Amino acid sequence: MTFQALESQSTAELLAEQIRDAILVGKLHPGDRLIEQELSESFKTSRGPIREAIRILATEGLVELRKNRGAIVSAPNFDDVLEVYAMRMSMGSIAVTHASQLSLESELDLGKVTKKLEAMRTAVGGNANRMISLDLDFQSALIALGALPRITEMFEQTAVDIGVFVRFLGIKYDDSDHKALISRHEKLLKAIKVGNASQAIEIWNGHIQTSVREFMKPFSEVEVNELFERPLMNNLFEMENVR
Amino acid sequence: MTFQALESQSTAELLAEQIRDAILVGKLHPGDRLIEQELSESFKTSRGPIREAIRILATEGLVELRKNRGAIVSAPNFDDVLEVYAMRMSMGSIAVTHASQLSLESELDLGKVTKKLEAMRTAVGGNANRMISLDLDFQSALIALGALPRITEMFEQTAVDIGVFVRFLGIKYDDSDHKALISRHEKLLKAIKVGNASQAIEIWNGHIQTSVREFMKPFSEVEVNELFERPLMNNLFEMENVR
DNA sequence: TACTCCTAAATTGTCAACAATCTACAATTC
DNA sequence: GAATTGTAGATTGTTGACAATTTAGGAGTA
Repeated sequence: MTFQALESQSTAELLAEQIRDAILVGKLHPGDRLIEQELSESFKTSRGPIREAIRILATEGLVELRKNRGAIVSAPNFDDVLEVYAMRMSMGSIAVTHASQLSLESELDLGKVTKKLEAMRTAVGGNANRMISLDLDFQSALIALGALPRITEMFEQTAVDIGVFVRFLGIKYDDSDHKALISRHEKLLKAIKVGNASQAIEIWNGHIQTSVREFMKPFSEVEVNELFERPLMNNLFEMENVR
Repeated sequence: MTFQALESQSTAELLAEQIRDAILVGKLHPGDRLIEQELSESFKTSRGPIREAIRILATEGLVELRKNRGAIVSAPNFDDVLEVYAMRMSMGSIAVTHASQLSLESELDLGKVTKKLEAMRTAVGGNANRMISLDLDFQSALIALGALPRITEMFEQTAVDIGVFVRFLGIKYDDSDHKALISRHEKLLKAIKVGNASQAIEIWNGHIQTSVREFMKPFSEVEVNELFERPLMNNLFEMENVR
């Protein structure tokens, strides 16, 4: 029998995780300063690893680094939402296409992604935020099927972005139809399985558009109108369905 | 009159630049180890900034980081080429679309991108590698027109990737028709200027496809055939034109 | 008051020493 | 001889001290 090689994370990654969570959970607010000394005292470590953790968060865009002046938690805005969803749409199209083709050539391991979908089924009707989180997990697993390392990683990054939006823009997926969501996912998986790339893309793009629509629900008409006046929206998302 | 705030790079960034160049120029080869002590001695600095520089290069994918075992210069492969070009194609489509729309709304500043194009005109008929580099510059400036920070940054990253490919896969743009290249770029800029997004996308995608084709020229038929058997290629690039 | 200049405190940047971990190779066992 | 174990050297990880820089606030000036 063989064991799976365990590779532990570095201290810096562990620290970055903690700080990231603190931001995502709202313990740290946009504009807050991250002071190395302070953090090193509360984490009971030296400044070195803390520094490294802050750099990690900086490349993720969660904090802004100003030379000689430390790091501050950065603030997202509406434009970012549109850009991130646009990226998820097109990176997803590539990954889903690739996965469809891989499925035709060799057998594709749908184990992980099926598991995520199962988790979503179990959560139907429950907490909305939990469903968002599970949906993001499902999507990540789906995109990983494409086995394209850069795209997979970039997609993972946009999931962090969405976490930020959910927290700081007050975005919610309330009232979304969980069952419809899941049945769409099932169709998507099926399309990939039989190698129907164009159908898979269609479903994928539809899902992203629905996500954007759900995101926008809680906002006042004025805000939404302003948002949909932005150039990106016109082209990538079906604005007429939303208003 | 106002001066532009000059923001000097941090030591770590400076060091990363030096090491990056060393890799891109072939002084460091894939598999080579980056030993902090060694580097700190030759750069006459301590290990701290060197460490930071290595982490920067790691996020760029130029080196691979192994916990407690240091960093090694990473080796690219053909799959990476396809993925990177696929990303450039679709991120470019978004940026170019956005730029077209921005052009209709407000006036778009084409100054920088025009300048890059001018530089390409001057270089026509000269060194092929220089033309690659200028073309990459032009493309970056073009994508920056979209004013989408994440996409712009990601695109910049793929330019580094291509630098790696050029160096380590022996890829060349020899024999490419520089004049045709430039006239295509002119058409693309015009399309953006008049807000014709779909035409701009078409030209953009065509350019990426041509780039891939040029990339592949130096390789033996066997290699190219093998390459074009890979799933990604079938769908995203017009393989029948290439063989 | 509004402005500049100056100084002290806070904070980041850098460094060299020490601790922890890994690698390569010799010693040991079967 | 092959496989395993032990060990020294090399290398990364961490730390606390010091240097450089920025920030905030007060004194001085008009």
